[in-house]
Amino acid sequence: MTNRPKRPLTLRDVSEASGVSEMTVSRVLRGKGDVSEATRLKVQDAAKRLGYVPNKIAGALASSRVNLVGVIIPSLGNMVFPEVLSGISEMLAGTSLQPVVGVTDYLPETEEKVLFEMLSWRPSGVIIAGLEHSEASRAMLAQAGIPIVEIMDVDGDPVDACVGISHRRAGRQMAEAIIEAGYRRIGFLGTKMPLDHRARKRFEGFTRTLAKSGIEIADQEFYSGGSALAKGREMTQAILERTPDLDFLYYSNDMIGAGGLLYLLEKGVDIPGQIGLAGFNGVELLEGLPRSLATMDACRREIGQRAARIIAEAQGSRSAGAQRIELTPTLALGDTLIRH
Amino acid sequence: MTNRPKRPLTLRDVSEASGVSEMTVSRVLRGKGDVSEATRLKVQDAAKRLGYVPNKIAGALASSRVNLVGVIIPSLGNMVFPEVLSGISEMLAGTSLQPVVGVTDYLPETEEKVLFEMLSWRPSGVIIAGLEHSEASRAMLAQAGIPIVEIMDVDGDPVDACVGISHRRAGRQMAEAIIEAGYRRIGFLGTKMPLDHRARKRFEGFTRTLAKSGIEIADQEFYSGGSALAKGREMTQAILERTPDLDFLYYSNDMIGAGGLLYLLEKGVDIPGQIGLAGFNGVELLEGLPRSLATMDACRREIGQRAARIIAEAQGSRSAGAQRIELTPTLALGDTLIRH
DNA sequence: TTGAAAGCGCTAACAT
DNA sequence: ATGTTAGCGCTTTCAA
Repeated sequence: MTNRPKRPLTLRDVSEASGVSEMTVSRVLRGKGDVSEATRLKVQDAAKRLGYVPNKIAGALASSRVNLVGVIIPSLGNMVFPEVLSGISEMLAGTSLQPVVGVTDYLPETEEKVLFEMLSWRPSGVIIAGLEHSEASRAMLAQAGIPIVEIMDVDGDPVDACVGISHRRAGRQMAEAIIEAGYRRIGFLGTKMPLDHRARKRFEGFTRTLAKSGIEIADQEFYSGGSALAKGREMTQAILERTPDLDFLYYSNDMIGAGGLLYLLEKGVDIPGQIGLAGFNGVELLEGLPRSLATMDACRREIGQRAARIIAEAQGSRSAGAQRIELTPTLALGDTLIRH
Repeated sequence: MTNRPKRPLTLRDVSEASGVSEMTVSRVLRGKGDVSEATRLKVQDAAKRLGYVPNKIAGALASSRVNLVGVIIPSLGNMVFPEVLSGISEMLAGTSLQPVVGVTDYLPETEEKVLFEMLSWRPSGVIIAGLEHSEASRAMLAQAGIPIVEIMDVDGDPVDACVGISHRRAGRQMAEAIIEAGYRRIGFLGTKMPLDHRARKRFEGFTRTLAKSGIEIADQEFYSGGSALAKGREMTQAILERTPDLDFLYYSNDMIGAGGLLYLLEKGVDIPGQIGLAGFNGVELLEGLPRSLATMDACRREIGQRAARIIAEAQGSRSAGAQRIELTPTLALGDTLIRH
């Protein structure tokens, strides 16, 4: 094993160690240009022996090519974005592109900072959650001169391309299913997050559709922080104590829905006879519950894949071609949303 | 709003637009050096008007300072690493450092690639999960000349610093608690992951401790892939059909433990009278379960914080000073591990 | 197939 | 307080 070097190795070190010019060493290490087998071996040997790691900073500056894709998401704390991420990595795996993740915590100012930071590394593209951004963020995205894909949502004006589902439509569809199943006294349980625009849009689509049938939300309950499963329990208890005659509970995500389900089952409530339930997201977790919760999948992995593909295909261009891809979530009625 | 530029803006553009030298523009934008209030305003105004985003690539090359911390973890798919990450971001938030995440999928070759890729960006430090790495990875870490913190585990030889818990000890403690509670026919349920060294160490610590009391694992069951909650159910059913007289089930993670718990409760099994249960991790999810599962927290967030702090404090040095920080997980007996 | 020169966009170090 | 000069470590371009 070689000693700890006092400074990082450079191409020049490899050049000297192998007796080959820097330029040719560079060619070998990048696998570009014609290099004789003999020199290739000399160089590779020297590089490996020294433990040379190329300096991408210098490479990127010289070539003005950065094989990074900025991915900006609100959170890693629920299963939804990690799944989007794995769709992205999966699709990018075949290319020379690498995802770099930034998290905004649903805060526009943080998003602005993270975006600025990302763009200052001159990535080859940006994938960013949502269509709602601050003025400054939109300006940065528009000016960046690289392909931009806004994901998760299609209800709005993308800067460039977008891939997602319509959350308004998702809310509408769920409302239709609930009405059709005969439920009438409907409660809504969600997060206290004015900045979660997708949850808001689902809620809007939901209530508007109910309104068309002359139904108003009978009660609502919101939470923030804490274990979603536990919160689901608490909220369910609270809303039912306040409004005992509810016959349906629509949860803004599966996790709180699962908490509610567990709570009601313990209480011996007849589900879906007495009370029907539905969540949102189609998380894998649900498969292990005593009953399968009605839900609607958000096409998370596919969104990641499509977004990544768009970026990969737009390589070199200055935009993603303003594509707009709307995916169709499928409604799963499970065991908790059945005609009664 | 300005038009889409044909090429990214440079310092020079700001310099020309503001009538101030590039150097002074650079000073203003970095907030370094003495600049008069008047010029500062001129420059900031010009930069904002143009929508200038500095080029960190060039800056990093010139200053040989990269405010990035590479974070290499096996997965984002369970709650454990996201929590470590948020500990890291939290701690780094006050500094100029930014985490950049790479995921290995528990594969040593992938780890090697991700690490190489990270190091080629010359980060200011690396936080990497686990103490087991390929020869090549260890060599890269050792040669990198930057602070390295290996996290999660302390049972082994760190390259530089490490922060984590002893998984062997965790396994031992759980075994002791189980024995002390009077359980004797013990089954183990885990992941089919030879490369998850921490799970392996817990298992070793567990079985050895049982052995000292003359107890052998009565049966075991392993899974891979799929919904952990659902797998927990299936495995529990399988192991109990095969070995009905088990009086304790030790799960390698809380998620499968939760699945097992739900399954057994449905079956009407007396817990913890007839069968005791325990998991591992202390995930927040557990708070919403009908009974709280015995578990042991892995100090995830704190590990992230401490690791990040070590990197932050070692800024500029060539190593993290070979610190070795062992955190102490606390055992939570919950409702499923009680003397009987 | 290989090499030499120029320069990517910024900042350190040194003027002024 | 501000400007000038010389690189950072690579890759592009052009020559041999």
